[in-house]
Amino acid sequence: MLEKEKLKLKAKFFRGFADPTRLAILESLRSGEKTVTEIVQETGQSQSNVSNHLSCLLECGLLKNRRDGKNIHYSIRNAKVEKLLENSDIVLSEVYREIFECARYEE
Amino acid sequence: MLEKEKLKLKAKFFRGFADPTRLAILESLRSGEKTVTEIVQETGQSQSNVSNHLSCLLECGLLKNRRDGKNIHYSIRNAKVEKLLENSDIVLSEVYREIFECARYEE
DNA sequence: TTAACAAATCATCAATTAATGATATGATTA
DNA sequence: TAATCATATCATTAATTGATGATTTGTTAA
Repeated sequence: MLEKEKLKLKAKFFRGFADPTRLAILESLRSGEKTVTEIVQETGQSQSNVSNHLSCLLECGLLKNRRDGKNIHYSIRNAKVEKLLENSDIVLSEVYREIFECARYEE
Repeated sequence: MLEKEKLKLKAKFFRGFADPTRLAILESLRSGEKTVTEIVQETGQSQSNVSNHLSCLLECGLLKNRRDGKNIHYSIRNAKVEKLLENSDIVLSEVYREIFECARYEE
């Protein structure tokens, strides 16, 4: 694979984390497996929006899921993804002010 | 700060990594400090585009810079940011196929 | 086998953002 | 101080994407 393609892929990977709703989902799942309904309640987002982002996170390999009757339970794929979230918290705590003041992105 | 605001901020943080050009810059700087001209050459992107993304990465605290005569040298802010890049490489290597096949994002 | 519940999919709309080309700023050297 | 080199900024354009509401699929229980 070309270097250029690798970079696109890596960007795609990070984009999984680069949205408030997806992060809310990931944060919500850091305390353990949850159903879609529970995630909808916790995040306060619409069902369809949560579902969209769940598909996204699932497809990109950050989450896994399992059916249990009518419910589908989602959880963080593995310890390495959790580790990455912890790790990014550490870096984020260092650059908090800069990010806060950065006017480049609004959302 | 509200939980919602924190998530927006965190998303903003990850967005720094969520673009191929910005990643190309970050990758290029993993081997050490470089001038804008050098980064332009390495990435093959236009000067203005590189400059825009450099400002972005700088503002968000992922890079630092210093002037040296006519040149401005950019480098990765600190070891923790480097560590995060390494860490994400590890996770990425695990979810490579999923991301590759994920049709949600095109770029 | 129908009703109710849980979740996914689809089309549409609005907003965001990356890239481009042109121009401006700042530093050095002739 | 004029010319050149290095970088930043600006306005515009095109493409991407997140949110919404409606609909569909799938599962269980009445």
